[in-house]
Amino acid sequence: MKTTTIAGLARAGGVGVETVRYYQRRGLLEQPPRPDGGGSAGGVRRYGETDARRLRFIRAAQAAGFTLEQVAELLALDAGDDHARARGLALERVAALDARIAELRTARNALQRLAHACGETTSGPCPILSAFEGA
Amino acid sequence: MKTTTIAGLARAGGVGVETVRYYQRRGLLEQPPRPDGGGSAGGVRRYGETDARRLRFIRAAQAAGFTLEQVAELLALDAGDDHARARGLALERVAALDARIAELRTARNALQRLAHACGETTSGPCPILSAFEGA
DNA sequence: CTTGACTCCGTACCATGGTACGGAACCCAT
DNA sequence: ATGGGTTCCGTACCATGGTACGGAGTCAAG
Repeated sequence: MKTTTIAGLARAGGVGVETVRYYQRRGLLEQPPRPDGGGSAGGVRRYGETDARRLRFIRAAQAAGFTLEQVAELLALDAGDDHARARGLALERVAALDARIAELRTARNALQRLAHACGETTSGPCPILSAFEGA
Repeated sequence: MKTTTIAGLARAGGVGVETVRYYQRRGLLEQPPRPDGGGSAGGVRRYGETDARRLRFIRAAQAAGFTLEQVAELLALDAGDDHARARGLALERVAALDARIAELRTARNALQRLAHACGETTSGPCPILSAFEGA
């Protein structure tokens, strides 16, 4: 099942090797054991689909505005069954996202108005500051 | 016209005094001259509505996803008449915002599904990772 | 059985956007 | 004119999320 090395995992997740290692240090991804048991020197760690899924999740949660610390909590929660806590976090974030989306839409429209205004006139200043006045 | 001190300006902009000073260091806000001219010691700087407008703009642009470095460029542009550049920056950011808004909406829906799923069942694990699968 | 690419690991460094600290000067009220 | 709250300024520190470095070990191909 564990077929690829850290570089493959990183590629699959669209991140760099160093980022994977950083997530491991943060406890977001686990380090599979190195092969060849008792000796002092070990081999190369191998990763599988479970690790890839986890990495994809981290990126998705991050894109949803969770901090890495919150992602860690979500991952811990995933194993357990504290539905109330999971639900709370999710709803909290839905509300935050709704607010953020509204904010970005306002900004987006202000910028579009600005771009339009800049296209109309060919001389004189572009009222950049004013474009945000009502935002 | 310059009626308030740095604390008043900060309050008007919803930021701390230290943040105003930070913006000044970054060149985003200007430092009005200290009163009483030639001497080695100066008085207290005073700020007016122009400064407050500028500060509000900085916060709005930041909320729109511009970095402070980009905000600096926008402020520089506001005085001049490089319409093409201003228009370019604005449109670029509109596109980025559209992409980001779509991303946040996807995440929002995934989270809402998750919250709903967690509310339905009262035992067993909440499939947190899976909730983001298709996201 | 060597060579070159990749891995492992600790530690250091980076960018962004602030926030805190401390001493001197200042201003206003009592 | 003395005290308390601001201001001014430089410098240091902080959190977040990485990114880079260097040396030793490992692995697969030729």
